[in-house]
Amino acid sequence: MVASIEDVARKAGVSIATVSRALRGLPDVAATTRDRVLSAASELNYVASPFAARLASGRTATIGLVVPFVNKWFFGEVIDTVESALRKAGFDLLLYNLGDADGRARFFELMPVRKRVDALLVASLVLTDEEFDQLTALDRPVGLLGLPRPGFLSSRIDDDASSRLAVQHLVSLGHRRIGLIGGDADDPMRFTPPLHRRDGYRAALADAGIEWRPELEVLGYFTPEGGAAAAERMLALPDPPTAFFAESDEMAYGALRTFRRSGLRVPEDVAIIGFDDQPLSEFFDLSTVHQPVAEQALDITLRLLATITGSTEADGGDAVLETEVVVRGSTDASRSVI
Amino acid sequence: MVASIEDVARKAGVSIATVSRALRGLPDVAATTRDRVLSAASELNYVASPFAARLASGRTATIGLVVPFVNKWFFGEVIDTVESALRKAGFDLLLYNLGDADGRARFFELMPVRKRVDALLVASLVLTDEEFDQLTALDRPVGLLGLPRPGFLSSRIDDDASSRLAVQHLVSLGHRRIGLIGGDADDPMRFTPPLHRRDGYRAALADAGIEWRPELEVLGYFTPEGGAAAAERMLALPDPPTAFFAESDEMAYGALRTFRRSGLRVPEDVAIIGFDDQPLSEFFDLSTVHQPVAEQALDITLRLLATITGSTEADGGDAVLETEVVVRGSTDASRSVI
DNA sequence: CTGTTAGCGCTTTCAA
DNA sequence: TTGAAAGCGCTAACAG
Repeated sequence: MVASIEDVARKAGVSIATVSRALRGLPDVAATTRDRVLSAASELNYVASPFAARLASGRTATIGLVVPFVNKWFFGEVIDTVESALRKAGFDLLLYNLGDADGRARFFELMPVRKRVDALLVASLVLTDEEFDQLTALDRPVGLLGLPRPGFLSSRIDDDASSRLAVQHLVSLGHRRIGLIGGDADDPMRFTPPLHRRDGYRAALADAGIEWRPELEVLGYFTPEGGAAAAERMLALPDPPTAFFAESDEMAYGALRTFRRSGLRVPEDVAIIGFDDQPLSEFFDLSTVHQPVAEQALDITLRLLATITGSTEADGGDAVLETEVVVRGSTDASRSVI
Repeated sequence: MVASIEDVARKAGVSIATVSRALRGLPDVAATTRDRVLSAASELNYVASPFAARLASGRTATIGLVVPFVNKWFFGEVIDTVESALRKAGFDLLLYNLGDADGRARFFELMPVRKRVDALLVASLVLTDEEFDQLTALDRPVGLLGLPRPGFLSSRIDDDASSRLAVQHLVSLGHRRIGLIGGDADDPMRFTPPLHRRDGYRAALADAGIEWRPELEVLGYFTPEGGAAAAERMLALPDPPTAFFAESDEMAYGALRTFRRSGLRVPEDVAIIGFDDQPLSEFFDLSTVHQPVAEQALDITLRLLATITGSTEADGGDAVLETEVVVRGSTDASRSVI
């Protein structure tokens, strides 16, 4: 059968306490003793039972990651990054996918992470005060991806300022009628981008002295289909936009199809800039705002780990990472690679 | 502080054993007792410590999911489906992302799932005999997604037959020079599709009495960039293909861009069919092979759960789910929606 | 139907 | 530097 700590102790001729110490690399174990334990353990192909260790120590060596969706590019990147950082640190990842409003409600009602994680990482959710209270009640460090909150660690970009730059790019090209293909800021799954990216759009218009027109803000629901429909609707206006800002690349892909169907040349007849810089975007020659997704995820994960392990000056607070407008052929013909 | 089973027992005026039984819904608990326990538990906001329960019972209520990548559409769907099925069944999901050849080697060397899962689900990996041995040594039920193996549960599609149908579709349209944009069957991360999809392609050619030409099989590495380059290379041949079969939709997206750049009309000048039927494909009017990803993932997850819980006739063995050729505008102009 | 009790396999004092 | 022993918070016989 599978070996227990007692088997190792017997084989090494020491007590189980010593085995425990040696295997965890604690100090105050004689080098020779440690070697004896290590080789006994490896001969027996021993690994400690994580559950026994967790029960005894009170540490779970597990971090919960809460995402609203898993099969969107952004969250795929996040999961990928967090998983590998945790693995490297010897931590397990417990994934919670909210999926929809029901799943979200259930999560915050039951708090299934209770008693099973050392810390929690919440990605891109605009939380209500009640939800924040639930998180606080966990009495565990909580990291936030995408928005700051006093008392929580966070890592994010400045969606507002970044969107502003994107729209300013369009303005600098001479565009005055600029449509917004947005997310729903009031969606029950409320996640962070829609709110601030819309604000940035409006601010950029104001900066440029361009009148804000409500009919130039259409929901695209963060899907290509939605983006296509939104573009279609705005192109049908008597005075259609000459340029679009899409709050996500995926919506921009949809808009691009609409342009193609309408026989419009990009960027001559209509320009578009997205947000995210997904890999596919370079490919579709889409101008966009590059955001460092893996970097954000890694930053918050490492700081969360530092907080847990109480390592030197755990760097609390809010980190804001840089974004960059990436100009490609969808706004600037001279950059076109198609 | 956070309540333990003893607090609940005291409050309900029963023993901890009774609390345990009542909370887990075991039979042989008087209804009134159960109610008393339940309300005591909810008043104290009690949840059992999973680690204590796992240590005592030997069951981990956790399933490990091993994927080669997380940020590809297919695996996103898989993770999504498995997570929600497990959550519903009260199980935790422990995610292992291999990432690259090193990660794969490390996983199979250390077997970090040992002592922490009741069962393992391995997605889309072509495993070596040694790797299978490692899995067997776990002495836990193992489910395979994408390939069968005696002694393991599996759920999959028939990649070979499905690819054959895809290529037959091209043949039925009159194409005789058909290029294959494939994955690398010898890639160190070897995952299942490349092997069998190529076989299907070759079989379809043979069926149709079309001579197999090695220069019409080019690697696209399962990326859009790769697909674009592969298409480019074949179009440069003296006698270029009039149609392509891409082993994944993503590679087909790349090829479509190559066609557009080359000024070729689709499907008049060149036709293409992909594989997977990702959501974006309907959108790009790409003919493809639809495969039921969520269904496969759900099927294997439920059967694995049934095996663990020893529920009635756990349905072992290999399940092969249906695929379907979806004809869109990239092969048949009459279906075009663009 | 309920309570008592002996673990589950570790970690962590405390002494030596 | 090491060992003995007391838990960690549950589950699972077993007895009643």
